[in-house]
Amino acid sequence: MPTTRVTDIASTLRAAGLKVTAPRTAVLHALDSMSHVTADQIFAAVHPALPGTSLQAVYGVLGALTDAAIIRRIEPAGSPARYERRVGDNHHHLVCTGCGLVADVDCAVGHAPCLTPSNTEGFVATSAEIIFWGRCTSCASSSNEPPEENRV
Amino acid sequence: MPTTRVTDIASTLRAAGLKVTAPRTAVLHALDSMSHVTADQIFAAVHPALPGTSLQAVYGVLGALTDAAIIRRIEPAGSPARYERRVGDNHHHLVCTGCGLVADVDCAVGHAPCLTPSNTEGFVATSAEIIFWGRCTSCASSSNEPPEENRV
DNA sequence: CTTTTTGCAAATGATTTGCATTAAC
DNA sequence: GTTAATGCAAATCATTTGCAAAAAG
Repeated sequence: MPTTRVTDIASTLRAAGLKVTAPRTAVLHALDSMSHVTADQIFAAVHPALPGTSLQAVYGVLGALTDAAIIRRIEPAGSPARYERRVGDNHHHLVCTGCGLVADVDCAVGHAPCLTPSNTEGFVATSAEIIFWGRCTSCASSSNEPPEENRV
Repeated sequence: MPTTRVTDIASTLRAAGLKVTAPRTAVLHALDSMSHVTADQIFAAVHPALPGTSLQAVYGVLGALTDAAIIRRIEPAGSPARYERRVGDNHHHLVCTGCGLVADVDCAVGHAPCLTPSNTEGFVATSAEIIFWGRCTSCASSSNEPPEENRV
């Protein structure tokens, strides 16, 4: 898991026409070592170094970065939004119905026949988003369904 | 769009071990003529005939019917949950980024190679959910992106 | 009569908004 | 100096929860 240099982060931001700020740099840096994390988790990761940066500021940063397509936001049904740095590479997600764990699935959009919908009803489809629901290794072995608390 | 007889609705409920109540019957009946509708829309449809039925009751009914797999809940990112009666037939959805319109796409899960994820990382995948994002006919023709108000 | 469901009000959780202050460029 | 970004508090929106009253089987 290579760590992106601060310089790279700065140029990424500049290339998108965004100002280089400490909160943005910190959020992007955090997303190098964590993936599929919630705004809360990112806030927690960023907070020690930048105690002045509020959760709302993190939301603002995440919104700007998502709009600029520097990060990707995924919103599995029933769970808070997750963020990841992998962007524009047509990968999809596995979400565990037990613990909420999210894993990447490499999978080319448009490659499989099914991914070009037949009856588009006039729609111009620009992207496909796929979520596979299932159970991760540890939740599959513990047969008991975690009541609700940990459900996604 | 054939209307389900009240009798059928009653047997559907009974078959699922649910009591037959006026709110449940009304919600299921409403979902015969509307699809991909929000709890609010269902509440609005049901309210004239059943003024005593609150929005929270509708949420309760929708939860029970979803748990019983009598209806299906879809939750496109950034929009309230939508409900539909088509269930267990492996179809997916087109969502318009302009106006939020949702349309069905018939598409067999597991049929296409891409729908069997290669690197499951130990996951036992039980279902695949696909959302195609795009623009519906009318939003595609109006080139201007609707600001935010109507975005999904 | 027993259990489930309803109706209502209040609570919750994630996220957004408004606005003055501050920092990038 | 201008414009964009932040920090904070309050607001919003969809949905859930708790509990007593009512209805279904």
